[in-house]
Amino acid sequence: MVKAQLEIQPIEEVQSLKSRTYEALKAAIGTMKIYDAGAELRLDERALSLQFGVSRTPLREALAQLEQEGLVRIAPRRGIFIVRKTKAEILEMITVWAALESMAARLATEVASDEDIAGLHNLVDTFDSADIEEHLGEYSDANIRFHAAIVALSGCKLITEITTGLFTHVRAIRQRTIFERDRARRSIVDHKEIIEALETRNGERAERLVREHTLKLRQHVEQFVQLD
Amino acid sequence: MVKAQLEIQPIEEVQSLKSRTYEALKAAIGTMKIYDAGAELRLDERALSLQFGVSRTPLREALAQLEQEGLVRIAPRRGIFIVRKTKAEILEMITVWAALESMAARLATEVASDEDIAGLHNLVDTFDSADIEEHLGEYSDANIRFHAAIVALSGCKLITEITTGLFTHVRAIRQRTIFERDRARRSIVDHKEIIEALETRNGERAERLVREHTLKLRQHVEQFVQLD
DNA sequence: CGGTGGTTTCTGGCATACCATATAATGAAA
DNA sequence: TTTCATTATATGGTATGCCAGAAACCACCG
Repeated sequence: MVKAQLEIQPIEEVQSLKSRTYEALKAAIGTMKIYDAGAELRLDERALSLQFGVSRTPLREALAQLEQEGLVRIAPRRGIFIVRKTKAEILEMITVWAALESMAARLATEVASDEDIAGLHNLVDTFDSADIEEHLGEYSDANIRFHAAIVALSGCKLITEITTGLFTHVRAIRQRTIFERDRARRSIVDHKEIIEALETRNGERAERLVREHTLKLRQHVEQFVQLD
Repeated sequence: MVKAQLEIQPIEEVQSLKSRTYEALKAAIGTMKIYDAGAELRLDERALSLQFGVSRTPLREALAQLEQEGLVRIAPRRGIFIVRKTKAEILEMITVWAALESMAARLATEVASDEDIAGLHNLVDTFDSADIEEHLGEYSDANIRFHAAIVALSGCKLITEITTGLFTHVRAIRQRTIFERDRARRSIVDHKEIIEALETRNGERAERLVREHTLKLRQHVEQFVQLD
């Protein structure tokens, strides 16, 4: 007997003010060019609570989480400050990223489907090295998504989580880091090699290529990017 | 002209109730055998605020941080629960650990001093494989310290930070994980090889050995440890 | 006896008021 | 004019009270 089925869908889950404030703050900090000179690094609790239209309590809970995550520093009775990462810390983040993404590549050769791996081509083949100079911005995006995709292919949620957390910090640097043309072009070559290693299920090689690729970035930042 | 030097030490820094509560809660959760059947996984805000002798506000901020760290889950109007990691999540943690510690080993071959590397012997040579059965407990400690030491030798604070965070979670599992005798003995062999690779500054080899060593642990947990 | 609807209670979410300390402003003395 | 002590103010820290939602309880009805 066929009954008219009532279409049930989950009630709109209204998140708590705390978590929404957390997200909003995180996004705001991420957008902000905190490495530009003269950027305001101090946050004012009361002002923020007015801006967000919430009381200080959920705001402070959100700030406590951001502090735990390392995005802000709360100085008792002094103020709340957006954390500016030092160059050394940025380099460490890239190092950790290298470690995690290379492991992810290894895992991907074991667990990812052929189709999913093939999907990586979309993020690379589009960019012909001939006209890449004109599309550096787009390439930067695709580059990021390429690496995020490898992490995702590993199926390891923890790696995804940690790299995402790092990305929040590194993104601000990227706004000041325009890739040199040669880097972009060589980057694509590296990516193609990585895809090939994944496709042939060569875990050792995929891991090594990804690690070396990211360590090149580290080298580049260490050598050419000026912070502090 | 030599002056009598006044020994300055930082004023007793009385931390905020929030951070002290955070530490206390973290320690309490760490000590608690949360994987024993029947362990109480629910936390009661008001009860805790009474126990700690603080109001709910700083307590809630501490809980927000622990939630961010993944140690507790806050279900709105439902309760606050200590997070019990699933076996899959434990395996992911070990995987991440493998990635980070192997990178740490590679870095250690580049930056650590000979003396520091030599110091690792203290954590291994003490345990003669002959009588290791009688000292499994001590060995377990030394084992942990050995791995922590390698991480420290890398000089990468971020790796140290992340692995420490993982350790908080993994420790509870260790209370239920008695190493099989063969594992302990083979573990020592591995450790000696790792030290040798570090001493000869063989980064590739050190990295590989550490990774394989930790992935053996992962394999073991996957195969023999029962959770959930 | 079982199920249903209403009511109470328990629990976390949030707002607000007050407190303590750090910093800025002020003014008096040198 | 400068310096230093005093006071005022700003800002984060904490306590408390009330609110809303969820779960437990209970009485009533079939």
